[in-house]
Amino acid sequence: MDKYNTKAKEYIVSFLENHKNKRFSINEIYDYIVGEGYNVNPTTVYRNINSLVKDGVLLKHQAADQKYATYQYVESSICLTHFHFECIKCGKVVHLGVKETNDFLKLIKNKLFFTVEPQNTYIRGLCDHCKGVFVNF
Amino acid sequence: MDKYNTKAKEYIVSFLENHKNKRFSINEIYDYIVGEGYNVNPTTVYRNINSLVKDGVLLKHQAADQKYATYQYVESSICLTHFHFECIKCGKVVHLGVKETNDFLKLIKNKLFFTVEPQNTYIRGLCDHCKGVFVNF
DNA sequence: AATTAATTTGCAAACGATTTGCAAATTGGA
DNA sequence: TCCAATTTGCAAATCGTTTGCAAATTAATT
Repeated sequence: MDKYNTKAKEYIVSFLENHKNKRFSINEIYDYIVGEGYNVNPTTVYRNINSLVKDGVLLKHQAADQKYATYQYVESSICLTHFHFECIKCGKVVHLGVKETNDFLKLIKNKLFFTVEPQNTYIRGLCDHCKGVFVNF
Repeated sequence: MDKYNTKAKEYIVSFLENHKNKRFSINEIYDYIVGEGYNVNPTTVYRNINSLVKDGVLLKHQAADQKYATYQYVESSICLTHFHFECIKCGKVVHLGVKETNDFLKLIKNKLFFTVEPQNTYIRGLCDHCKGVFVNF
């Protein structure tokens, strides 16, 4: 965990905290901070983000079709118990119920020699909002 | 689709075809080809891989914790109908049955405004082999 | 409020995976 | 065999990200 509180870190965390379940690139985060009137250096954003990822505050995500990483705020501990929906366009995540998750695990229990990690399992598709916007890539 | 058949492409495709459900970095593929005695240039590997990805022959994968992309052979058309298991360590993929997939979709149908894409949906965990090998990253 | 050590920042340069430009080599059809 | 289209090799460029280091900031202690 970082030792000192700094403006840069406050901006980063509060921005991503207020946009849970969405992913942002370093540039988007940088632009936001500068847009707020605080003149931060990109390197500082990189360094803070990296330490927040290491601390488990942020999740790093890297899509195969984009050349830069994106980051999002996560509270992960509860997620051990259930699957997730994830919009492949905007990254929105919806947590599935524990009951449905377990029902599904029962369905396939004797099918496979796999130790399933629900926190890493994403049912993927398009959310309501992105359904209309999506363009194939 | 590429127009001409070349040694480089043959090596790449046959290698990945013979190791379905595993992912390899450009370097690993390059090393394999050179190891076979064919002296290819890394750039040529990059170019061929890219065109194979564009053609849909290979799938590009980029993990957040590694700085280079990996690639694997896929036959995807059938995959529209079912979910998948994916080992988060070695990338091994197992195709789930259409029946179980549909049963699960029924379970959650009235839960969410989501258009699910089974071909993009991976139940994640550790396969039998990696269960013992895994180290957290 | 001044002192101090630890941490963070800015800047420029380095890094490293991937891409690009171009001339030479290879491919496959005529 | 000839030729146009495509692919290759090489070196250089690109671009997101990291690093080194001196200067600035933080927060605890007087």
